[in-house]
Amino acid sequence: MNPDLTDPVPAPAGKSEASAANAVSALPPVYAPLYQQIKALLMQSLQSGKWKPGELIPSETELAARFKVSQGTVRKAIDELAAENLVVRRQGKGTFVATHEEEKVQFRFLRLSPDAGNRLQPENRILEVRRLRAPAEVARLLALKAGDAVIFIRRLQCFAGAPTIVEEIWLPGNLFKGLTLERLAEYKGPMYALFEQEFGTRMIRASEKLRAVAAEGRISELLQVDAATPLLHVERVSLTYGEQPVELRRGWYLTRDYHYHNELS
Amino acid sequence: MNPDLTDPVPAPAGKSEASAANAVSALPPVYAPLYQQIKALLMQSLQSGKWKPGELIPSETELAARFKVSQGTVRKAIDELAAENLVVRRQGKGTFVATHEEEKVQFRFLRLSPDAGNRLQPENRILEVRRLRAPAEVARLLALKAGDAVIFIRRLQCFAGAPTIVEEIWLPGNLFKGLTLERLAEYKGPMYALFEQEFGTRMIRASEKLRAVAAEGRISELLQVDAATPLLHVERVSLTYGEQPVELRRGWYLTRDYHYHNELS
DNA sequence: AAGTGGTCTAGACCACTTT
DNA sequence: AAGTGGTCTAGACCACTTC
Repeated sequence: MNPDLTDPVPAPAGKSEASAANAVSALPPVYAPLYQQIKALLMQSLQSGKWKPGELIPSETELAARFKVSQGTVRKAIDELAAENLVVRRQGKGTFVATHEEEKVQFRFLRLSPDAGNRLQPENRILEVRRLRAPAEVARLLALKAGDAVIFIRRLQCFAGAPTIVEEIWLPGNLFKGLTLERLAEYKGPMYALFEQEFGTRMIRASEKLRAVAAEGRISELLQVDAATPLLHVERVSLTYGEQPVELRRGWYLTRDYHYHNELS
Repeated sequence: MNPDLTDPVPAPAGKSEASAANAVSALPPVYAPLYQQIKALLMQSLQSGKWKPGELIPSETELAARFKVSQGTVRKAIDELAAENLVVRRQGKGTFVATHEEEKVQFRFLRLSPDAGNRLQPENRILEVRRLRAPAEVARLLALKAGDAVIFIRRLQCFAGAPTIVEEIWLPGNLFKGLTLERLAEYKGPMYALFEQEFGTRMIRASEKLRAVAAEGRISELLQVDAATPLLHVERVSLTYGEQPVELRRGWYLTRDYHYHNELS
């Protein structure tokens, strides 16, 4: 209602935190636009778990009243959250916290497609789940200290019965207490859905490094290919709110009949 | 000014074409929102070359007057064009047609980064430019007929003096008449900048398929590696306005000291 | 000072979903 | 009918750039 920016954000509580949180936004700060402050407040509710994946968040009019701003301002804040895939708008129904349950979301993070034919659901085989101390490199990528507790998972994915992907996954131990091989093996659906539902950790973004490597040792055995077969190696670091790394995943992809698909724009 | 949607678009000319062009947007069409119709009109001006890469387009107020709608509606249309990287907004200056000259743009399409150290400008060596008849597979990917004229380019890119990428590029002959090895070799800057400046063909989007392959024959010679060295193979189809393919590029990347970087969100 | 994009408001109406 | 997000308007003021 009042765009007076000498008063950072005319919201019920946590006003100064709001503009502080916005200091993330790089520029010569002072005061961020109202809609960015509101976006930061909404993001806090997402991050804190106050609004959980799949849940309905308050309506635009409700939020506008709560923050004492116009609906258009709330709308712009939510627009950006939707553009970042943190929430999903549904006309007539409301705005929902995004979740890894949705099919569309799954294929944003599973980039392997068959050269011919339709996409198949992979069959997962969990080979190993262990608790370890983080090696130096793993610790660095997960922003932990070397020796901190981590969970190590090795799994094999098959498409149409053919072994295609071996993955080694490293998780911060403190975030995933109680994760067992049994729990992983019995869970149907994407692993990230399990993480957000059972452990309250939602992956929202990831950064990957791809290279070509030669198959060797256990990897070639699991994929049932000769040593030295070219494999696509993918190292992924997944992040949750606040750029916090929550998963390191190293995958070896057999790309004889499949390819990694990427859109540039 | 008048949101009466029984009259598809209250714009000076080409009204019906606008809503026809919008039929692209999938849904149970009938009438697209005003801002989408305006977006389509603006896109026509981009596609036709009326507004060229790097040029200033008319201001929001000017366009609002021209189309007889409010500034907010034009604004939303331009917002979407900016989100698709077709135009670039500059506060205080105006809105410009996007160009491949800008540094930021270049790294959207050159994904190879060094494992350590800073990004280097590649040194290009054009090995070969020929006019050929399109093989069946090339024709299919470029939406041509087999046997149509195409231009074939082979080049080698070196980083820090080390041969790193071999690329074979196929272009529709009718769009790139007069493209010679000399012209390519002497041009400084990204190839896509040459294409848009000299041939009026602007690449706006691309689709890539990645896989791991073994080096062989001429490729291994050019990269100075043993046969069977794992290489990252990248097949890219580049599109211009209207989803029209304008380039097929097949690259072999030596990823010993470099990786292909990708952000998932 | 004038022009551009960027933010914000207040209110209207539309399209869709649920009750 | 009521509530939600989606579109559109008209006007105000701000931040930045240029003249």
